[in-house]
Amino acid sequence: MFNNPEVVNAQTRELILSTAARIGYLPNESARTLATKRSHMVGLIWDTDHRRPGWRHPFFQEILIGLKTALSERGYHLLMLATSEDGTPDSFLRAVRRHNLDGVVFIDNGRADPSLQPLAESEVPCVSLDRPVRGPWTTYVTSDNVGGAREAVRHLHAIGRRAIATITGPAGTRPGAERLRGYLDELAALGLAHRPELVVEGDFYLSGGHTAMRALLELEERPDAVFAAGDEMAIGALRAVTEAGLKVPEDIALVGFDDIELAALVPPGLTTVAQDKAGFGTAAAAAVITMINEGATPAPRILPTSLVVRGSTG
Amino acid sequence: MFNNPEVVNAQTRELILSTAARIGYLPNESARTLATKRSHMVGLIWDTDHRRPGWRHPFFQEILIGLKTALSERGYHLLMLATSEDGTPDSFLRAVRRHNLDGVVFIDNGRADPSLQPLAESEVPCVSLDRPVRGPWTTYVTSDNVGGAREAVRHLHAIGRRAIATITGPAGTRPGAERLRGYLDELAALGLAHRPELVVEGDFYLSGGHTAMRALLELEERPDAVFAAGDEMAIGALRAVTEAGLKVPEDIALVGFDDIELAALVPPGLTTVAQDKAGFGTAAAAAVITMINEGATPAPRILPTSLVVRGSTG
DNA sequence: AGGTTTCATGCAACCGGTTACATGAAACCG
DNA sequence: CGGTTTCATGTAACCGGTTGCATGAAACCT
Repeated sequence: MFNNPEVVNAQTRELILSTAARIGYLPNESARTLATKRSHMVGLIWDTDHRRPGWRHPFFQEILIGLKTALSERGYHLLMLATSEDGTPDSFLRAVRRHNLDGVVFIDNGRADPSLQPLAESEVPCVSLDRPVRGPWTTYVTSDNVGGAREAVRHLHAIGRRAIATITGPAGTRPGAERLRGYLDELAALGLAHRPELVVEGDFYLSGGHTAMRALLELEERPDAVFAAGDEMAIGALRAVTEAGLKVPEDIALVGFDDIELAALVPPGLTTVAQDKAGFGTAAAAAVITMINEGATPAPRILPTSLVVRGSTG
Repeated sequence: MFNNPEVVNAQTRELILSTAARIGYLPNESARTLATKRSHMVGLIWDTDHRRPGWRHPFFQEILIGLKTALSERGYHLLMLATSEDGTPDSFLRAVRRHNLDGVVFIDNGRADPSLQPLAESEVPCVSLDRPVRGPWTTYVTSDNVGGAREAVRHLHAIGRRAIATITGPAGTRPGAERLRGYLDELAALGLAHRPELVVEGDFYLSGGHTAMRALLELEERPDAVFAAGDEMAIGALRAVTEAGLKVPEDIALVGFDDIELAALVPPGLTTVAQDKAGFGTAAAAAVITMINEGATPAPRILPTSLVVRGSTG
């Protein structure tokens, strides 16, 4: 009755529903789940290593809100899965099976986590963020890292800079690699020479950006612009430039990536490639629900980025 | 058997467990929940108004990790409850009943939210953060806002400041009111006169701090120190001081509250009253589990704060 | 040894839904 | 009008655990 309302005639249905409301009837989700093997719950795996302080994705909250809102509009709830105490690699898969979760979303730090593999290889619909995962029922959502990086470099070129350096993400992270690719592609497209000494590896954090910038400033022919593959690194770089007695953007123009809250707040304002944070959540929700309901694996979703120009590029 | 292992003898138990592991037996949580009416899940209500961008509690992630970790150690999972589409005031309560949730934690913005009232008045164990809630099975976790504020003022006095102003939280928020109380109490304890014009209301955000500071700078006898009831406001105030051509800490010493990540990053470093973020999560978890298992309502938990001294107070 | 108590084990009902199937009434056919 | 098809409604089994009770064996008593 509550699943196929059309099988009973309208008048009877009306009576039932009004009575149900009157006496406060509430369907029991556990009974429904037990009978149908569908829980209308999606698992969220985040921070797989609970000993570490958790990956400080700077806009986790916004992703989470988007995800939660989009799921709830379709009648799904979000269950946060904890790493189980035993630490066996299939602990997530077991938790999913025990709870009859209909699908899973994972947010890791952009590196492959072995404890997710059993899940990915199972029949459980999985959506990962920022990184493809190998498995029959998996897809992922990511930003257009290559395109965003290209736009950043193009912007620096457009304001007259020619010695454009980059501070990359750590080797082995997917977003880091893609943003580097975009940097190189755009240099080539603009006809600028690729100077290997202008590519310095960072760690996505403030200190890594600071260190990398100092290295760049010590070059004989120092750059007049830097594209940092993350805002925190860009802010670290900004500090290093200031400490060296140079000015942003006069001496060095700076572009970051992410558009974290701080980017707008740090003087003189950080130009950056904004990611669609809420879009991550809604796209992930849409993908997992498609898998659940249609039984088809949607193609990876590449979200567009947008350049936000602030004081650090004039 | 899986609930009372001691009722069968050790050898048999061993056999069962090993066989269970071998054939990959997994207990079905829905069946268990249906039979026992206990789901081993705790609901999380956060961001009750899903039309707004969500309350940007600056350390939501840390609270969440603490909560999730502490709950999972006791065998509980966290279900994020979405505001239901119908918007009726008892929608949360209905969701809790449908899922047989064992308890609920809510993180709101420090103001009473009417949609939480039916839940609070029910038999469901509820723990709220930063704010007491009226109901038979409710308790709360908060920081020692009064004590923290007093320590901040005492510190400013200790470094020689005597004209100590405060930028408060918005009227009507509990933490805001308590921090103001601490400010006033400590002034009295130190024998400093309370000058009403040195108390300016803010909004917990950057812009409010900025505006409030400008008002303070226009006073005839301007303060030589400011205690802001939140770090974001303190940073806004810092900016206003700098813009006015004055120096922190030489002309104005500044203390904030919260210890958000940014506090350490903004030059010259913000002295602030640090809250125990992870402690919020673990304390909330402990409280809700006590209510569930012991059937007793624990007393409100007041977490100690600690003063972190940085450049803004010399 | 016969009768009673103690305890382990097996069995069946139950939790609250879903679903496949049986039943019976109404609508249709020649 | 008898026989078949169509459709609505009622019934019972099932999902996979938990729990209270009945059963029967072992241990105890006089």
